[in-house]
Amino acid sequence: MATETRVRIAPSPTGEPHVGTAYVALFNRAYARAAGGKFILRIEDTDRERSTRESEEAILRSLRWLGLEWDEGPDVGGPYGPYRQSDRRGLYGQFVEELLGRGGAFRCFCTPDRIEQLRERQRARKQQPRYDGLCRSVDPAEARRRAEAGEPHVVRLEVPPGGPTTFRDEIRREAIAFENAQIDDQVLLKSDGWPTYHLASVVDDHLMGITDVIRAEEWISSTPKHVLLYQAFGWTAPRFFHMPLLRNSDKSKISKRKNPTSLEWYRQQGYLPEALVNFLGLLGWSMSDGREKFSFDEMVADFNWERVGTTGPIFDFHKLDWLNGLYLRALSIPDLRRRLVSERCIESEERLEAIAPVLPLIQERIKKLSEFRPMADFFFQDPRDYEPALLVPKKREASDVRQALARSREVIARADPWTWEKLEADIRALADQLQWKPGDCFMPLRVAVTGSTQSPPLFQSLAVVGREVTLRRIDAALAKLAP
RNA sequence: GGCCCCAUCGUCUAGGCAGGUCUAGGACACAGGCUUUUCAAGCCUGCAGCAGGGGUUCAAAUCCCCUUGGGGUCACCA
Repeated sequence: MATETRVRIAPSPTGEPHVGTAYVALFNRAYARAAGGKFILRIEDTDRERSTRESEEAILRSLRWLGLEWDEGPDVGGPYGPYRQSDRRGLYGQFVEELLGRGGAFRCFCTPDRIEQLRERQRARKQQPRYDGLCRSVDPAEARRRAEAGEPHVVRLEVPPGGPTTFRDEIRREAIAFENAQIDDQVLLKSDGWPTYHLASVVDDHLMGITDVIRAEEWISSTPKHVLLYQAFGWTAPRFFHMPLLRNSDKSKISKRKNPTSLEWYRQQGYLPEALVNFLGLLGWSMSDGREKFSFDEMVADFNWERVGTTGPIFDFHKLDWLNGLYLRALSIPDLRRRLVSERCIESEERLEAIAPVLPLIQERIKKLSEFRPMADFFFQDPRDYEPALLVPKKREASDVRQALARSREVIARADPWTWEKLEADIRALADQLQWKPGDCFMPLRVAVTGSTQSPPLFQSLAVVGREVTLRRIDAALAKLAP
């Protein structure tokens, strides 16, 4: 029996939950599900300066919001815990010792000052900044004594001299080779006693039985260091999959400065989680039948690494908005109401009750939940000061509009029954009398009641707004048109 | 700059690994039209691409090489 597929996502809790994390999580989870394996969430908080619990919680919350749940993780536990590296702190020491014993690493007593000067010299000579191997020559027993005497030091990877280090990238379906001379003696254990990412992730991936490492392309250049570690430990390395990097519109790696990257921002903007997941699935991947709207489960059913691409896709908001609109319009009204309330686009379902007849009309006019409030605002309060000129259709005189609007007011005051059909019929009849195009009669009313030339269908809106409020707003408009 | 990755319409992509059926298909965006009560939605039409050069071959978007372009990475951050 083949070993169970185990994949993981290993975010660092040092900031806002990143859209790139969700992207990589999506492919990890999709593959795990397709392979009948497990998807693990591990928190990589070995950077004691920058890691925060708030950030960790936000990451978990955002991934859950997207429905990208994990089988094992810091909050749900699992057989390979703990799943937070700070809780695994005690584990790494023995592996460092083992590495030291096997000659895969060495203690380095160089001061940060010396390292910095070294690098400056190298840069000045246009050489690659990298460790010069000075402490490799310190006798191991001597090094141990100095370390035990409390001398500050780090532990570095001892990159073997000469020869290449290679690994296969499963997305490119090709080997990638790096000359060892090209690889730096990476710090594995920091002077504060904490492991760096490189050590901790290799040790944890091994301990957690990770079979496939699916991560972003930016990790390719540090993969040989990881491969060297597996070799030094005598462990079998996992398979490596390097996903293309999400890009800003200028093709650079997606970044906060040029593009919104926080998953919380997407949520606040009113993107639906299933739409965002679908959109992410469209980047670097395609369904075998070309479908563009698909659920996570459908993606899993069709999942195949051969369909994952290598080109870094630009994060295209136009397409995301289009997809989101598709999902938004497909929502049932009860579902839409729930989401509007839960995403705080409206105070309560009761307030939505009042505008129930127009909710479907608004639904088909918004692409994001956040657009609901601006569009529906006029149902709840009188329009703010709009330009009086908006009341006057092209090729009409303000004075004529004023008269027409006054006549409309009379019609509306008398309309019976108070239904949108009756209102429409009456106003159309008025337009006929006036020998105006119906639209020219509608627009002043629209602006008077909604404060805008763009709104949900007029008569349904009037019916919901109510007679009293409609008349009040018409009066306000007439005042604006007064000579 | 060294190393590494990538390269089909403006954008996301299909096709490429198993060359011919590709005068390169779809979607978003954009433009025009239909519909129409504004705005949307919907429907129709249009615009637009194999980065360049060599090679292999009867035949190359597809395989190989070079160039160019873009990106990543060179931390006691991940």
